[in-house]
Amino acid sequence: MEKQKIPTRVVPRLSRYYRILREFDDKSWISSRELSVETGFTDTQIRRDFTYFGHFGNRGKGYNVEELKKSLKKILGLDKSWNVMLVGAGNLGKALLGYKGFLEQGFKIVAAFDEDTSKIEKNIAGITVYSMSKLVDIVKEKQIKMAILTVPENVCQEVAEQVVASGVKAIFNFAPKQLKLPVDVKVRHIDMTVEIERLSFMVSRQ
Amino acid sequence: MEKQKIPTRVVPRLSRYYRILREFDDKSWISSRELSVETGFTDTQIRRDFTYFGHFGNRGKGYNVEELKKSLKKILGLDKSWNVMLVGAGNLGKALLGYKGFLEQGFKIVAAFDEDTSKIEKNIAGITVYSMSKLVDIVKEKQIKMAILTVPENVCQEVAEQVVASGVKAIFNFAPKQLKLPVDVKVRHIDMTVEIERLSFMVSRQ
DNA sequence: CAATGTGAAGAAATTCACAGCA
DNA sequence: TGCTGTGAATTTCTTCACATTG
Repeated sequence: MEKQKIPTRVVPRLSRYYRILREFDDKSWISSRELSVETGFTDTQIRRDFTYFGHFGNRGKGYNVEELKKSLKKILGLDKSWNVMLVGAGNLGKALLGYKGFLEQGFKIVAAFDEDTSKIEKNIAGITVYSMSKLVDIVKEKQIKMAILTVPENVCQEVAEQVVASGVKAIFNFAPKQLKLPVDVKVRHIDMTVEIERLSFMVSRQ
Repeated sequence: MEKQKIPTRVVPRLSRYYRILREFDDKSWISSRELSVETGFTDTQIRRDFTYFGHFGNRGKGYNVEELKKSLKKILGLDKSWNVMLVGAGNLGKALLGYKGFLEQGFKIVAAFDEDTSKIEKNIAGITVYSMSKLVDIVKEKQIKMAILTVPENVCQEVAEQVVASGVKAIFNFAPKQLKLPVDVKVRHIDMTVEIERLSFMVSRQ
């Protein structure tokens, strides 16, 4: 059961269901139809998505909000908290240090790194900025398991390799560059240029 | 030809091809095989993607870098420049005002808006922050065609509606909330929480 | 030859249609 | 009856295999 292949697009939808459920504290039961209205996905798809992980529903009633929330939380790996580091304390990096959304889901940024000496040892949003040379030590010391990369494009491959060398196997990359890393390193890439260009494509075409 | 249905996943790939080509100024010709190495997509897929828009290649030679770049630029709607506004000059908003990647592709942020009076009439990265009440006038005056939304989740639907009421039909949303807008309004949504949760899922599972 | 371009096959994701259960 | 859960059908996307062309 743990090994079953999950269609890739299921996961972001789970994340969205989970968010909606957090807004539904007043209800005890919710049907796939109601979730459909909230999320814009079809009710069939929602039920299908759940079947990859088990049987969460009650026929005739729907899903118990609390239970479903707990199940999704577990599936998404949000039942434990993550120590995270941020590498690259530029504009975007600083903004993310202050972003509440991560912490709320258990992603705790415990250290930041930058090579600019003027930033080092300073605090941003309560998080200390360290020199890159301390990366390995601090990863170990603070048990860091995930890295957010907000470094310039021209150094991101190199920085990613340093991160991987420190033992971190999960990278959240904001640089507009595809990383080439060992297959066991998990990477998510937010590429703002790609996204704005998709928008531009949509508008230009219609 | 203009009306042919384009598979949704083709577009972000085009954007990636386009970026790679910009790094290949020294070469005059590039093959789908070479593009494949750079992008990680298969050569077949790359050729297939291009066929949706015409015949760009030369058998035996590959693609002319300059021509292909120009074609992709046109397809993605980057051959003209876009006047863009940013709504919500918080941490993330400020970071995006200073982001060079948008301007390079012709997305010019010409105004920012915020309801916090302490920010109004100030300059951030050379861009003036206006009161929300001026939105409609400035959209008209500056011919704004796209909006970047970096407002808190609890107001983003409302703000998005204001934006749409001003006549803007392209929205780039960073708030962790699905917008419900008329179908003719094009929306792209960057949802950082969804992305970090995908990462957490990947790591938790493997 | 060295590459593109593309029908046809195959795989993946979604939706239909309905059986099954509280 | 109201809803879930799921085989089967369908649609969408990707890859294979190869004909085609400079």
